[in-house]
Parts: sequence; C-alpha cells; structure tokens
Amino acid sequence: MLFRFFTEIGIIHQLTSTAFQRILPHGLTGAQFTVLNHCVRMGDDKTPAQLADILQVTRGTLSSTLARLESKRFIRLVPDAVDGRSKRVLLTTAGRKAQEASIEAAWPLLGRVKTALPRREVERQLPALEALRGWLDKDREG
Amino acid sequence: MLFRFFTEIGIIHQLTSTAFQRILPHGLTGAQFTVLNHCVRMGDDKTPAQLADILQVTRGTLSSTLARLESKRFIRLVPDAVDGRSKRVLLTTAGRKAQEASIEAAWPLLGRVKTALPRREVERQLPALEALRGWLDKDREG
DNA sequence: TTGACATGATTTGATATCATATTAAATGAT
DNA sequence: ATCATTTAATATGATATCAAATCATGTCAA
Repeated sequence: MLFRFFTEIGIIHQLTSTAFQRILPHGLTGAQFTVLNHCVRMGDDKTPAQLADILQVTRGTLSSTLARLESKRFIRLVPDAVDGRSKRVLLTTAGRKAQEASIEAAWPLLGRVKTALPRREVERQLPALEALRGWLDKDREG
Repeated sequence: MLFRFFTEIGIIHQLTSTAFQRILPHGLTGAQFTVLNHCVRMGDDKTPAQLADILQVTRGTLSSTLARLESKRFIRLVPDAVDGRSKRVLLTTAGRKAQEASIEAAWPLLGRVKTALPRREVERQLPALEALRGWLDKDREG
C-alpha cells in the first residue's frame, strides 16, 4: 500500500519531468531550470551550499549543474567577499529571460494537465504532500 | 500551485528513492530492485519491451538495467522461441532471494514513514495519484 | 601559534535516464 | 522474390545524481 504510493509518486515524477524537459528552451534541463526558477522567485546571491540544501540535492550534483548554467551564461559564480571558501550564485539577465521563456513554453503542457487535475484536487492534496516532504527532510538528517 | 504540486512530488521521490537505495542489499539500485520486484509479484518471462512499457522507462534504459542484473546473476535473458528479434527475462533463484532480502531490509524505513503517513492518508490520496498517472501515460502517447 | 577539526566547493566513479542511431529480424506490398 | 517499413534490442552521448575523496580555507583549543 505504502509501496504502491511511492511507486506512483516515482512514475508521476518520471513522466512529468521528462515531458517538461522536452518543452524547455535553450537546451535547459529540469535541474537547470529549477536553479534559475529559484533564483528568480526567491532571489539570487546564495552560496552553492545553501542552494543545494534548499533544492535537496548534494553539493556535488549542484556543482555540476551550476557549471553548466555558467557555461550558458545564465548565472555567474563570484567569490564571496568575506569567506574565501565560498561563492555566490548570481542570475544574469539572460538567465532571467531563459526562466521567463521556460514558463512561457510550459503553458500548453500545464493547461493540458489542469484538465486531468483540477485546482480543488491539488488544493486537497498539497498540504499532505508538503507535510510528508518536511518529515522526510527531517528524517534524512536525524 | 500546480507547479508547487509537481515540485513536491519531485522532492518526495528524490528523498525516498535515495533513502531506499541506501538500505538495499547486494549493491542493488532502485531501478534494479524495481525489475526484480515486478518479476516476483507479477511474474517473469516478459520481453524487455513489455517490461519497459510497464515500468515506464525507455527500452534503452531498461536494456542497461537488465545487463547489470544479468551480470549479478539475478536474471537471465534467453532468446524468444518464436520471434528471433526478441528475448525473455527470467528471474533466477538468487534474484528472488535478493528481492526478498530487499523487502526485509526496507522494513525499518517503511515503519518510520508510516508514523508520518498513516494508512488512511495513503488511502485518501492513492486513487487520485493513480488516476493522474494513468492520464499522464495516455497524454504521453497521444 | 599551531595542529586538529570543520566547512565550502569540486572531482571522480558508478548508475540511471533520455534521445538518437544502429543492427537484426519480421512483415507487407508490389 | 525483393524492397521498404516496422519492431526488438542494443549502443552512444549527454546530463543528473549520489557517495566518497580531495583540496582549500576557516575556526578553535591547547
């Protein structure tokens, strides 16, 4: 039962993330978009370590994603002024535009999904998912 | 809102699949376990193409997972008797034991998760997730 | 002050995954 | 019968991901 639940979650993630990836512009991947999107919506100027914690990936993984975004000139990695070990992730104008173009491109896909998943259904499920995510995050550390 | 929903799904999948992977025996990965588990529960003797459709991965992806399982002697790939292009995936005794050992090893993890996600909550959510998965699968093809 | 430990970023090695290309075998039309 | 198309499996190249290792810098205690 519980197993079935997580299997469904896994397949839904699989299907949606590859569908989403196919429509992204500039050869962006889902992971790359996630970074850009966070910077646009929650602000940039965070360290890679902070970003990795927020996005729930390892620092090594994020390091490689940041390198690809930097080579596309969508972010810049600048040394931190006070801590010599640290860096800061800054969104470029091109990066902001790429995020906007991605949202734009996702419209048709989101529209289709809405027909299968009405707003009230999302509202019904989201709190439980958020709670579960929070618990899993805590359990992982403890 | 819809975006948030899929973000939560993605992170939950991320966290649970790596936690699960850490407890798996024999260096099994989640993808490898998924194949063994399907063979045990739904029967083996399917072709790679059938299995790929069921598990919602591409044939190329499954091909590589099957190669690893075969090198661990957990499955055998035998030529199909009637169709010269095709093969059959057969579970070995060692493969069946590995699936059992995996289930065994997952008990503590599942127990912990149950405290955060009671059975009635799963029952409440599962139908909607299954419906969504079915819809996504259809949409992907059409 | 210096040596031990902690922290930030990166690198490496393994696996998963997709898209695309390739090869082999079956099927179908002419 | 032969050629074109379809289908099965595999191979290739790119990216994501984790775990573990490495390297540089910072911090703290003796």
